[in-house]
Amino acid sequence: MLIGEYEHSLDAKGRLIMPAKIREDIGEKFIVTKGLDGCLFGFSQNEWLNFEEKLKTLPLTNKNARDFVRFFLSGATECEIDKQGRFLIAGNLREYAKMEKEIVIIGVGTRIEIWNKDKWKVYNSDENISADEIAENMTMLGI
Amino acid sequence: MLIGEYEHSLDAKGRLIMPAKIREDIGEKFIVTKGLDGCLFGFSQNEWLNFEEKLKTLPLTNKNARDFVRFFLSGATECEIDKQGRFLIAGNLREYAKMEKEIVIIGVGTRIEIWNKDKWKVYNSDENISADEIAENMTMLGI
DNA sequence: AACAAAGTGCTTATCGGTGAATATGAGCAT
DNA sequence: ATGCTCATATTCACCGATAAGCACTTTGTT
Repeated sequence: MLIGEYEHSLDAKGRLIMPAKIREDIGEKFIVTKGLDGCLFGFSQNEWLNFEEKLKTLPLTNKNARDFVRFFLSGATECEIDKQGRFLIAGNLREYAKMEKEIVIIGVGTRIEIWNKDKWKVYNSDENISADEIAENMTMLGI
Repeated sequence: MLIGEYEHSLDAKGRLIMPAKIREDIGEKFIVTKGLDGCLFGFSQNEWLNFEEKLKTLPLTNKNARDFVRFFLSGATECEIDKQGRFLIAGNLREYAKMEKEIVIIGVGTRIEIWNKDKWKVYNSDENISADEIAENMTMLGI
């Protein structure tokens, strides 16, 4: 189970340290693709297969579904962690997620998310997410 | 059953003594997450697994669900109690809960809560109406 | 062929986490 | 009250993870 929040920085070539605590779980090779809310998603190989399976079940007759599938599959790249614990994020993905220098990586159960630090802060600010809303959502979601 | 109120202090590296009376109940390894009202929650591994199972079932396509999962999982860290009875609180959680030096740990039945001492005092002096709501929500979570 | 751009790999310095040793204090028994 | 034991507080030293800089390789372009 991937959990936690980690701050790191891109080097001049667009490489990023994979937090030590996540490295074992996600594996040496993993998949990075465009994510929702302006971040990138990262899946271990197993979780990626799961995810692909889910995408396959979507009805291709539905335009929304086709768009959804294209979005995730076209953005996907395989990444490999080097001897120093870093991996390269493809140029188009860096651009999509507005990656500059300061990056936040979070673990979200079955995947990781890679955020521009400023965007992550804004996303987490009180106007967007408050603990009270979270508490309300808990009931709405029927948990 | 976790009960009681204990005052302790963070050391220079952000470590905290786990009160002796709680240590047996919560186990050597446990989970700390962002809590409500500016405190941190601590769960034994069993309690946490329950919670994880429920989070896994939430749909990726629903924004509320994403927010909710991100809040709890990105805010979660596994902590281990060392030979001297201390555990490290992750930097982002210390920041979230405004941890400085003086800390209060309370037992709340199935979880512990970790408070900045000053905030705990303020919280206790207020008649805090939302406490009932929170309690209700937590019940529905089955935590 | 020469060059630029992108990717890969190495080296060093620094910082945070970890463990050990010691000090302080509270509670208990004699 | 005195001394003992256990829990907590404080300090220091070490080690591994990360940041940053630089050099080399590969690829593609002119």
